[in-house]
Amino acid sequence: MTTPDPMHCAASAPPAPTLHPMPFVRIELVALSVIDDRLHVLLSHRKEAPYKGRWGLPGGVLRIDLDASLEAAAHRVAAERLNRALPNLGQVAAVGGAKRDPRAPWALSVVYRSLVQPTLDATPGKRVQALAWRPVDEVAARSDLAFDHTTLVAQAVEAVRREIRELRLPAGWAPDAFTLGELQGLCEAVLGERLDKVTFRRRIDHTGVAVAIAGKMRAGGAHRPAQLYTLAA
Amino acid sequence: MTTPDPMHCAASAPPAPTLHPMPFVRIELVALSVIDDRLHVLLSHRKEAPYKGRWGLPGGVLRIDLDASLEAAAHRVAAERLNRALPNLGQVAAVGGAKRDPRAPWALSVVYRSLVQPTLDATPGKRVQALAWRPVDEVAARSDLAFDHTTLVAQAVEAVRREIRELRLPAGWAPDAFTLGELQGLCEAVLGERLDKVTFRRRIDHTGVAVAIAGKMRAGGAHRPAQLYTLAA
DNA sequence: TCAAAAGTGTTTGGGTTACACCCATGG
DNA sequence: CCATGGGTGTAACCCAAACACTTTTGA
Repeated sequence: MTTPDPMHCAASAPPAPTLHPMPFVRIELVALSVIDDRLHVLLSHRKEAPYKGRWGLPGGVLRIDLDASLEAAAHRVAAERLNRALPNLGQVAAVGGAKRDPRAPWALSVVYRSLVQPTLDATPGKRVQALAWRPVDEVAARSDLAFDHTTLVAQAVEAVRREIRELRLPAGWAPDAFTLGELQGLCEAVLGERLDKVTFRRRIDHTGVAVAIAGKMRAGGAHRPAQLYTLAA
Repeated sequence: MTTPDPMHCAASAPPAPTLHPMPFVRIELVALSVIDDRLHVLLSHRKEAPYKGRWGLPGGVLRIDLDASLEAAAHRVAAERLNRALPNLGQVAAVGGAKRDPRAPWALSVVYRSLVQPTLDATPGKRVQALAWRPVDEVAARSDLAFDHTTLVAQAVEAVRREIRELRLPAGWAPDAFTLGELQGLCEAVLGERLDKVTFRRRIDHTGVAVAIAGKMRAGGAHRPAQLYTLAA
């Protein structure tokens, strides 16, 4: 915007010599969740070409008539495709190139990620045939997703792991009340590695990201009841 | 790309009912450099409205006919506007919204950053009237840049500081040979804070990011000559 | 009584900080 | 001689890792 470049790119506007064609812009969503102690990603089944029959990330076209910003667009796409809201949407990156999508001469995707509660589920929305959770390590190993979505998932997972490793726990990710053991299990599932119990507990109360709920305990299995915690801030 | 959405957005293609208008897509560059022991950002003077007479980031329109990818576009824009190549281009973020640029109904910018050598300079290129280096803290304090460029600079600076704090020194940033004192001065200028000498030296040879050039010393001022180092990897 | 998970204490070691001190050089 | 920056050594401190141990429950 620092130079007098030609402006508009509305497909409805008549082409003018000074107007440059603009890329096809989409939003892709990487919803991550811990299921059965493993990190999973939410995938959408493709019923049409290209990549018919393959799985890919749920996403949608940027609608400049509906979306006030990129983040607003991500929220709208989540509501339309998954019939649910995604909390803590964070931008991963923008990717763009001429060969990314055979349907368009040039495709640009802005990728958003979200860590969601293990319990909540999504249902197929507009233009979506089926949704399924798949383990991220399986996705990485087989890399059989549509388009470049395998690398997009990898980038999102990397970002989320950095977040969890630094104990920046997204609000609303953990349930309202949980034991430190449960929280540690969730973090271990996200990171894909074991954590030291003592260190984990010390870091929790040193940073204050979670605080004990006075008096509340969880008595469950054949073991000592555990203090319940809740996310602070 | 997981849904059968309408595709193309070429301004030269006739509009069809199913086609959505696409946003105006630009690349913005945040070139950072240490000058006189302070971190500076390269700004471009705006000779035309909007924001006529103000300073902003150098940038340019994404050209899907010329650019194979977003990163390629950033390199082309650097060459065109600054008459030089920018090393270590890294993506900061994508920002987009309806109110970002009064010239377009919806504007999307992908922001790239680069830490460049203190000595090298840029010259105004195509459609650029004047270029100037300004201290980043002054830019942050006055926030008088065009558009939302003040926040874009802040994001880029934050990313670069995280990089330097973790001693991930961009190749080509430091001169071919330097003393540890000089390197520490550069890092301090980027971070805007003083570093401990002992810690800095220990971290350098522990990580191995810089290695001594055997036998090479710099004899300069009224003090003991210093061992010369060069960036590894 | 035993298994299982909760919770606490101690030691060790890596890495940063802070401070002191010597080294080599030009003025 | 002395100011200046280069370079080394030491002690304190923080934090994480590893390990041992006690506690409390259900089976």
